[in-house]
Amino acid sequence: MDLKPTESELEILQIIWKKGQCSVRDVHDELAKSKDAGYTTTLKLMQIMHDKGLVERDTTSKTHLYKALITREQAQQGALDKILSTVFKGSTAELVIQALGQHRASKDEIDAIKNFLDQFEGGEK
Amino acid sequence: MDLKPTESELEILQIIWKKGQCSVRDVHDELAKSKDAGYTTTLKLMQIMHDKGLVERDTTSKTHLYKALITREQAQQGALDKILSTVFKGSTAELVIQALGQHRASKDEIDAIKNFLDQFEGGEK
DNA sequence: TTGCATCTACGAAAAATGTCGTACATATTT
DNA sequence: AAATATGTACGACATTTTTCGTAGATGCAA
Repeated sequence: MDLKPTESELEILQIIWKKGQCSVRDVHDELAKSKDAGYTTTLKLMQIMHDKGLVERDTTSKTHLYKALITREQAQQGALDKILSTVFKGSTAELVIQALGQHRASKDEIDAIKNFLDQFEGGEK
Repeated sequence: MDLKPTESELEILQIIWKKGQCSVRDVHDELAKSKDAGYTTTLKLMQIMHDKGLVERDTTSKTHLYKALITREQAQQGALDKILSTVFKGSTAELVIQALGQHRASKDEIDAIKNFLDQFEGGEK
């Protein structure tokens, strides 16, 4: 099992994660807002995702319903691991600082992160 | 100008960033430690990178010397932007927390991040 | 200067991804 | 029931990315 979604598959997963469960039509309509590909393209992609084991589907009715078999967290972790090794020399701290530096986080976000840091500071080392 | 390196190009850029300036041979030898591709493959890739404007090269001597034209920071930012939009719903805080949660940062790293946060907390909102 | 190692150039194939058309089945509407 | 709309299946093609072989130039050692 590969478990590493491609770029397009990730776009589709995003929609499935948001809606929880959806038909090809659901996904395609949502996708159409930002992209411009045919319906059968989306269908085919979702079939491939099914072959790969990224999604499961309920085929009892004519319109099949898809659910994600990979969680958003898993995909997030995979994406982080990849860029950590390819551009951040494995340094989490560098990644975090770079992320915070550019994308002006709001005060709330900053506080959330601080709390998070405090929370497991005592834990080790 | 595209400025968005592919996966393989990123592997090569990493090496160039580390060494500062290198020949195809330099890159290929380093690459060979983790990968298994022919010399001309590396050469071709680097030539393509040159066409794309990702690197510049000095061709005065027989062995050409390559330098990066894109900084590691730029590539980092590009990578972050991409995964922010594809898997993190645009939430920097979520990204940071996920990054810190998994990869046990050391106390020093945590402190570095805290300092960083403090430093620009006063600045806005 | 002959032979060998090392280099670049570059076309072409392989592999991975993304796109679409067509065929055909099943609903829904009139 | 016929026409229309909507759905799946799937082969084939397009594009992008990666890999490699071959040719020819240049440097170097015997």
